Amino acid sequence: MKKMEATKKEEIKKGPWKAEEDEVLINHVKRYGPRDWSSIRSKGLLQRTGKSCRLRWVNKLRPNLKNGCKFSAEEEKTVIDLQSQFGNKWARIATYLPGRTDNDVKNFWSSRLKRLARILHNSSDASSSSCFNPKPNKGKNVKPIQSQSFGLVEEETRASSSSSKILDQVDEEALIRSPELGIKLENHQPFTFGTDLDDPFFYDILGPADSSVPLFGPPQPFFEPSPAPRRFRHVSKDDEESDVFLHDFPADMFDQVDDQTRSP
DNA sequence: AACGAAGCCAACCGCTCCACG
DNA sequence: TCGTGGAGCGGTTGGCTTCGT
Repeated sequence: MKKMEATKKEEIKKGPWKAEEDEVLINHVKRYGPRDWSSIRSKGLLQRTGKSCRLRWVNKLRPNLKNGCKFSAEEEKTVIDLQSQFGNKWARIATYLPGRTDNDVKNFWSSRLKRLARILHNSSDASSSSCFNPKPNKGKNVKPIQSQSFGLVEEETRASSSSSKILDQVDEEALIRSPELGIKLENHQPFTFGTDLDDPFFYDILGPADSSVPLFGPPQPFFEPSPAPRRFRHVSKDDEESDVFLHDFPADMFDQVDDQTRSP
């Protein structure tokens, strides 16, 4: 019996998907729709777990995905705005970005955080006046950041486990030197923009890496969110803002951001 | 040209939620 | 009402690519 289970386990395939597997998966979805993932394996169509199949479909095979396409400035700003609203609710944020998956958003965000951590680290290593004149990153042409951002980043990076891991690499002194933002944030709360939208370098860090397009356009989602994922359709104790999210959004959600962007 | 650092992305893992028997 | 399996989500990891020295 154990041997059988072991054999069964061995049959589960992992790693990169082949074109043939994709084809099988696509055919299955064509026939049955994007559900019954586990039946794909039970029918012997693929030696992949249902979970794996679903992930592959959602992230790569789904129609209208913007695969291999960089985040536009507008998309990036949307992510930043929505992250400030919802925190690390990537699936929710992704509903505002057609063609983007939660994985995309997540990768985008963690990428930015990493970069930020590195910048902070480097700036703290730099000479005493430091934050305001961080040395250019070795090799990479990184613009200086103003110290306002540090406070923001400190709070934000503490808000999630992965972020705090990144923060471990950051010289605490650099953070201590940062002026208070005057925004009280608690753990696991999304950060608010505070004064940081005034920071001309803000989007250089959390925003586009290479975009020259101004980011301060109309601060609203550029389309309606897709239907809320199943998970968001019910109201749970810790998700009660879902209703607010679904019904009150997006009429005034960006007022704060708007004000920030308009102020000199 | 070689090397290392950083960026990017696909995929896996563990956990939670929900539907259903 | 409770247990279970499937689905979905967020976090993490590892490999490949790009870029600068």
